[in-house]
Amino acid sequence: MSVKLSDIAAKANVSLSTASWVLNGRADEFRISEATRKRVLAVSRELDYRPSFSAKALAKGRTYTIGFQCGNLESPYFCEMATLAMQHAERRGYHLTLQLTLWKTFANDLECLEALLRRGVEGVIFSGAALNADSPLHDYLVQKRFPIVQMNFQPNDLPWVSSDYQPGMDQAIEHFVKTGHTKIGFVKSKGTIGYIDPKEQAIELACQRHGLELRTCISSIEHDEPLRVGKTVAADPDRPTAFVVQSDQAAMGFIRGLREGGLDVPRDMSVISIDDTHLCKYLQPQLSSIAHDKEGIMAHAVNTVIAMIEDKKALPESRLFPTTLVLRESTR
Amino acid sequence: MSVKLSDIAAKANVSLSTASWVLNGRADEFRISEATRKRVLAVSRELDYRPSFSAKALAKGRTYTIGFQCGNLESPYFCEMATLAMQHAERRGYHLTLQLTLWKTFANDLECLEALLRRGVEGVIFSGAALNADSPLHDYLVQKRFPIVQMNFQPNDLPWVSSDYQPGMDQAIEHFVKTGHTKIGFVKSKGTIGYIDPKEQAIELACQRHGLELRTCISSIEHDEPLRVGKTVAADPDRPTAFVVQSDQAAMGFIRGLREGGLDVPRDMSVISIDDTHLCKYLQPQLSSIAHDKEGIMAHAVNTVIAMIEDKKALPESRLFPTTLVLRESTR
DNA sequence: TTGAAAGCGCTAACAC
DNA sequence: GTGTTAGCGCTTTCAA
Repeated sequence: MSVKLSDIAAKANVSLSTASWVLNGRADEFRISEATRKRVLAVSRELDYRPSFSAKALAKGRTYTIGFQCGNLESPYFCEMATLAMQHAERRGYHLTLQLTLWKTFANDLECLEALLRRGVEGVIFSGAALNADSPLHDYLVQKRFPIVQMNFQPNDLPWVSSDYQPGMDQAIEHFVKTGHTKIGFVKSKGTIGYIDPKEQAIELACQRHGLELRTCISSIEHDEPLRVGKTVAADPDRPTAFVVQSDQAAMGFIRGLREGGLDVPRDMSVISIDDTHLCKYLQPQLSSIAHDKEGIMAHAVNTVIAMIEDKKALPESRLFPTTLVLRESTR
Repeated sequence: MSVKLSDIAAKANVSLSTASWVLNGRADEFRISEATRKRVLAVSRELDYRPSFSAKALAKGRTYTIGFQCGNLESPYFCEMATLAMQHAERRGYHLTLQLTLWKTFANDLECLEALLRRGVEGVIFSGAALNADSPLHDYLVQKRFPIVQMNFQPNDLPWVSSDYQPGMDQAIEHFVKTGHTKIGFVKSKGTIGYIDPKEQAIELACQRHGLELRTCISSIEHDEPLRVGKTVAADPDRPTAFVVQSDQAAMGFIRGLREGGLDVPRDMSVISIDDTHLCKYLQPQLSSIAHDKEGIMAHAVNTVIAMIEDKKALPESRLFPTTLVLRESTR
């Protein structure tokens, strides 16, 4: 049905291999005459030839595809990360394929990873904590040295890249202290329950250093839950006067909740979010936020995965990228 | 290197085909004994077998992959659409692969489509206006009846799905009229220059019906451009008192610009955006917005593409889905 | 410089 | 019920 290499070869009067070399730009490597080269190219264009992806992939044993697994695209953080990952992958000749887990269960996360493997990805960038569970899949990956890098979570037997929340968090807490806050709150992600939350660790340490009281609330990222938490906080006369919130997205809901509870940000409550996505500048008030080195993280993640793909014995380097505080209007 | 079907067959003492049948769940179709079935399955699990995607794809001539091409993931609209498309595709046994164009040039858009084809997608859902250009690619697609559906743009020779902006826009303008506005503004997308913008057509018609004056400003979706437009509008004493903005994303910037220009929404200016993404509820003020039937559109798009894939002579039905106005706080 | 032929791993007729 | 075998379309070694 479709035009194939043999059609080109036949019509151009050359062998399959000649056609293949020409079309893969390896003509001079095989010292193919300019005349034949041109002829093959012309025929290919004339017949509107498009090589078969699967045939190529099978013959070369390569798909040049890497998977990016994350929760959803409602989170501007993931959107920005995914976009960066795509650009980096593209630049290196790979295609990035997205796999959304929609944050269901660990089992579902693993099932999503399986789906990625079944689709022939050569490596994966993975968000979530599912790979710490004792699953045969996890063992398979470590033992096969499958090219994978875990994001924002540090298992000890798989390579990872993560933000180092401490510097940004220290700056945040210092800012709170400087502006007279003594009771600090933290809205933590429900998704991190059951394992160590690096954001929580960072704020605990930072508060401890300043001898500050810390109150932790728990909320999922999405929808109305941060909003409810905001309302609850607003209703509490004994509430903290400054909050760090797990993500920009959650902060939007949280602030809305505070407002519905009659509180103004930053007048009655200072808020600092985490992620510093492009949304921050456009919200009212503009969000002060702890920024990741997104570019650095994704470049490293993609490069690490590709290094492992291209050299199976490459030793992946796990890395921490420092965060920094960006002050805007949601803090006074 | 990797475990393959023949390994399973050998270890389980069956032929390749038997192994293949069993592993593809077609055991009873071929009346394979329960004993062998179990044995094959056991061996497969024991060896941690994962079929090769490319081999399967080549042998079946199917990749079960459909492409989704759009501008970027900064736009919450595309994020929501892409997510819906993925879910629908998944449900039908297909995988959706995203291709971002980053809104560069028509030529680049087409190059992105080519990239998708090279990756073996069996169909494409396409955003953008590039396919109207006279390109050999366009001809190739129509003549080969390649399964593609164009989103939010209606070429006459390719199937499409789109929102019908008229009902939502009529409601918006009626609301403006009812609340005493006589001079209406529209922030139009720069991306639509050079072809007919259905959003613009809809607002023009709606204003005309009410004998209203319409002022159109042009802005790209992203970054600071809508903000600049907002500032400019705010500085104009002769400005409209109510605006419809091309998208939620642009509206965020636009409103910010108005505010920087000293205007309050909705006190000094009513704003209605288009898209009604989940952001609207969390902005301050909450955005009134013209809502797409996202679910309907994406279900139709995915189903149409799949229908065309599975039955090459299926006649794709192009459809318009009505929009509706959702009133929130950005209008008075 | 070009061509023949052996795979890549799996599916599905077809034969037994 | 199970096995044999001929592709799927391309790459690449090896020979000419």
